[in-house]
Amino acid sequence: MEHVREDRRVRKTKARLRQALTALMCQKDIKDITVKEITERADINRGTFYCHYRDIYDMIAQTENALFEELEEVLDAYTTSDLRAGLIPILEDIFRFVQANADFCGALLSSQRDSALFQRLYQVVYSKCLEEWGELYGLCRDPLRDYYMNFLVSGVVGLVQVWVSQGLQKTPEEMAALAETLIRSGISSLAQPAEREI
Amino acid sequence: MEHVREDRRVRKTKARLRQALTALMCQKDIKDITVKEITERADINRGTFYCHYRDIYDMIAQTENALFEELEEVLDAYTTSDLRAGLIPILEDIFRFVQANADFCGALLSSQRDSALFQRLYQVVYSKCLEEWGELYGLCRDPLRDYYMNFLVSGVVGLVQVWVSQGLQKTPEEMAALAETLIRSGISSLAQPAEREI
DNA sequence: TTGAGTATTAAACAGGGTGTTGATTATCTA
DNA sequence: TAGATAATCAACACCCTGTTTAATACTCAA
Repeated sequence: MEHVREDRRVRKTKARLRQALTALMCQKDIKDITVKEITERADINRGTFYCHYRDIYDMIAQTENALFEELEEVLDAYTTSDLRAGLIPILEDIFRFVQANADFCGALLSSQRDSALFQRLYQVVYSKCLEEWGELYGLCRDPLRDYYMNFLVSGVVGLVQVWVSQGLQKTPEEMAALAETLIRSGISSLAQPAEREI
Repeated sequence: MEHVREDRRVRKTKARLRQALTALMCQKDIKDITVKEITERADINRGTFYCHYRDIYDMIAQTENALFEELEEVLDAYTTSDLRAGLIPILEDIFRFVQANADFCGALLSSQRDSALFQRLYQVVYSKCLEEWGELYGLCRDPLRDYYMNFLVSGVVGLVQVWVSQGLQKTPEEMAALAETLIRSGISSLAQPAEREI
């Protein structure tokens, strides 16, 4: 899975394109952004764009992929017993990730939902964070499991969105604590958490 | 606010266009759908499309507007004391609305988030349903109010999404009860609900 | 430092969707 | 039925797309 480091020219080109795209995304809807616009703003030949990306949506997808690879690398470090100990640390890492990539994430998350970014974030929160944790609370065999989980995951993603749209006013640590409280008290009334068993 | 009933020809044309769009949305992403495709499938002259809509996104927006006007009409009937009595009835109406418009909503909600539909649904759940209700629980002056509310509203919208994507297996009544449980037990640990006051 | 490999450029191309127009025909409503 | 309105058809210029060519510039490893 080790990537060969890209040619310096490629890195430079992609960086400029990404910068141009991010700027344009703040101004207008993705559907109204053209390849021509991006390359002109980035001062890159239009043909070069097609050497790297099939179209704009492919470019966004690839940029997202690169970001999420980083995130997943971090989150994969968490073991089951880490999760058993509490959600705070892993939630903190997620909020820190959004903060660190605020330029790109912000453009996608703040105003428009029209990208796979939400789904990706959703997927990560689900599979890396809540799925296994939910099993600890005996939700795995519940027929309504999908509904519970979706409620909670959507809630967390929604939390990320307010946070971003309000300019990251709180720290990742505060956000993580908030999310954990909301999740736990939501779950706790449905399935008795371990510490409440007598 | 009374609308003059549209010409029968217009109604027929719009209905066919909407039908064609809905079918295409099930097959491919909105960004890949062209006006040409829609009008060919609907067997309507392409020029006629532009008599009614500026572009595809305008068409979707207008269709959504019409739907949400209906919904809001229903939900506006609820008074504060109705809400005080419980969220179940109003939540039932929301789930019934999605069910009744499953063709169009389904195409938008199931696979892709790239439309304003989510935001609209979000807005409705928020302003018509949870905002006032949250005030009853003393959340109005809480500085973290926006975060709590966003968590809950996103959770409900997420619940709608699983429901749609699983083919509306549950009844609107079951879904409403589920949503109410998740909301209430989430809120109850943050702010003491009235009935718990001694 | 050199040389082979690779990326970027510029220009041009066909192709296709867009949005608009004007004249004609069909349909509706009062 | 008559006047109004909508839909049709054909044609138009426009712009973006995606691809290709040869020439040029850059990179990295030997």
